Amino acid sequence: MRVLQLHTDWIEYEPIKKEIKNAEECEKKRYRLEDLVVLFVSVEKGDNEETAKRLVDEVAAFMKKLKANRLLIYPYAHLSSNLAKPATALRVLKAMEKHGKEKKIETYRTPFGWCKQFSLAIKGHPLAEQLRVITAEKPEKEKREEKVSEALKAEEKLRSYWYIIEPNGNMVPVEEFDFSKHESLEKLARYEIAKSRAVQQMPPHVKLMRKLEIADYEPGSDPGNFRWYPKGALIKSLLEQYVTAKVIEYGAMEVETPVMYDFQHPSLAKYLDRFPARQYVVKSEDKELFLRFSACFGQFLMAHDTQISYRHLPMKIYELTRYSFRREKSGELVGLRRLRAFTMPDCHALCADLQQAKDEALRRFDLCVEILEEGLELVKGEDFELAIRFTKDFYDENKDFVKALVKKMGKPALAEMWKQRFFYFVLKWEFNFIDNLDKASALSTDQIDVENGERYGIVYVDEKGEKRHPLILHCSPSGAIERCVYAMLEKAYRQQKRGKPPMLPLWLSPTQVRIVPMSENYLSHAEKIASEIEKHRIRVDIDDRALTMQKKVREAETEWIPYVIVVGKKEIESETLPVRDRKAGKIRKMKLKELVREIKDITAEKPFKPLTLPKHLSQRPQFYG
RNA sequence: GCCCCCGUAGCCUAGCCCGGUUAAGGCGUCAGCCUUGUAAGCUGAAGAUCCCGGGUUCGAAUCCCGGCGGGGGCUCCA
Repeated sequence: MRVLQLHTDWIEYEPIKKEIKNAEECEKKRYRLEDLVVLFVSVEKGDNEETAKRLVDEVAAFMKKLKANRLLIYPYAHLSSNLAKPATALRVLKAMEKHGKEKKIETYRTPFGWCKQFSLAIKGHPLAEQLRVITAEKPEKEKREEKVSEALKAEEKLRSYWYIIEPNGNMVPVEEFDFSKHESLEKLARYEIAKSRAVQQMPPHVKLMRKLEIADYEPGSDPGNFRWYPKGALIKSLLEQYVTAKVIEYGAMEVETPVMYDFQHPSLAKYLDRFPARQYVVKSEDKELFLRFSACFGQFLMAHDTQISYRHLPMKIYELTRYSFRREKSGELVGLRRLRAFTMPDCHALCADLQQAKDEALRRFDLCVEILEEGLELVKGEDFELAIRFTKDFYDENKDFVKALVKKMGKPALAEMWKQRFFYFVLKWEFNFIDNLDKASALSTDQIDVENGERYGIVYVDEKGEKRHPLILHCSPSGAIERCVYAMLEKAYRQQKRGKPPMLPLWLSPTQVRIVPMSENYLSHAEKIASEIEKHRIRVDIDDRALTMQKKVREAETEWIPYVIVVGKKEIESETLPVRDRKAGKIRKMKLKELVREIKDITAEKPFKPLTLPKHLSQRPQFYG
């Protein structure tokens, strides 16, 4: 039971609305009490009449000192995340009230189960505000001492120390940092450290992913396994091609490995013991298999069987995992932000030693920035922030490397330091996207792994002919592809809130140019223009439906189409076209050639896929809404 | 996993608290009219296992229990 105890001059409250079905009956009016102690009470699991009594005894003793004799018990769920069931809570609250009255205290209680409005005035003295926590276990103190040692050890290892590292390498404790010019970094820090959020709202991208016919829940599958509509499949596929091309350009060897692995395989069994509950399990004849949660297994098993010389290092292997599976707890799944089946580009680099690993990591850092900035059109320091996590030992010996990362970022970064190594890596960094609910989620990430080379028996032969285990870098240059879509949608929503038109990058827009004929009389002219544009590998479609031009323009706008061209009488007679430019927010008179040139310039060096929907809107089914 | 909230045509919503004729409206779809100059033209039609299962009741979209799905919070995040 958690209780906020406030000594007040007065409190006023008014029941507004029932929040639960079995709420108590009461009169909806304004109540006022003066000169009293208010107890905001969260009844937690395990609490009972006994706890209630003990708490009231404590409070009564305190009130005696204050010479107060009026008490209000106010059910208040927000103090705890481990609440008792409503029926139990009500019973406990009633017990408190009864016991208070028995102690000759003038005791009141506000109705349970209501959304109430209240205002109060707290007395100014030092004892006026107090928190009380009472648990059901009786021999509190003895128990605590004997049990804690195990847990304490783990906690000491996991205890995090938070800092901000500035581009010049300065490291300041997070509470001393001036965040005034670093709003999104502050959000990241607050999210990572305090995890305090109060918003009760669906994330904006969930609505958008459906409205734009990108992706949707698939009730016929397991939660977190999505269906992708044609437009979404196109976007996703383009992103996959783009990231893959970038990683190959960086020098990785693309491979493909199985999605399921044998629990009994010696290299895997030990590793998995640490994470028993989070995989999908597949039974096949006498075997039990788990679905991979990254490309690590397949690639490490492959590397185990590979003849590697120091000359080959750093050796880069890449796979676009479609899919990786993590059976995240159901309460964790949120739209495209966190899924149970997701597509993750995963690039490992086997490195001879720490120096090589650090050099390589810096190269990959650049790759990651490029993908987010040029590919997804996200802005460093605004849409995403750098977080670096490392052990104290690693930091002490490799300060220059950590500084180099922050310097590359060019913005202050959040740092988390552990006294001891608990995970298999000594350092990891991520780019965290901050969404409209101020939540952070990792996109690009890289880690320096010091354990798995040995665990998987991966060896290379060094200059002296001796066998050695490599260090392994684990990098997802973009993060999960689905999460990239989430980030772009959240960003678009943010743009809209700021009065700018929401858009996807041009190279990812399913329709890049839409032709709207004024009436069917101009359809053939529209066809001509469309096929001319199409020749240049630009996705174009034609709204040939029997609707008014205004309506068709409106729909093109709600579909976020970057360029819309209305074709009528004038366009047959003239060379210039009125191009409705979404980004510019105006109609630009352009020659067809100029428009094509502009689009080709903007989308240069990005992959292209033709439209995967019927070119004519009249031929197109509606997948959502 | 735990706590809270939600689930009504393809979509969005009303009705539910306080049980009672054919479950209401908008968007979309279909048919027809209109042939349009840059963000919603007009008329009509079709379209609902009221998430699923059980219970209470003469009677359940409505009340109760269980499940499934979604959202939020907590915890966790290789």
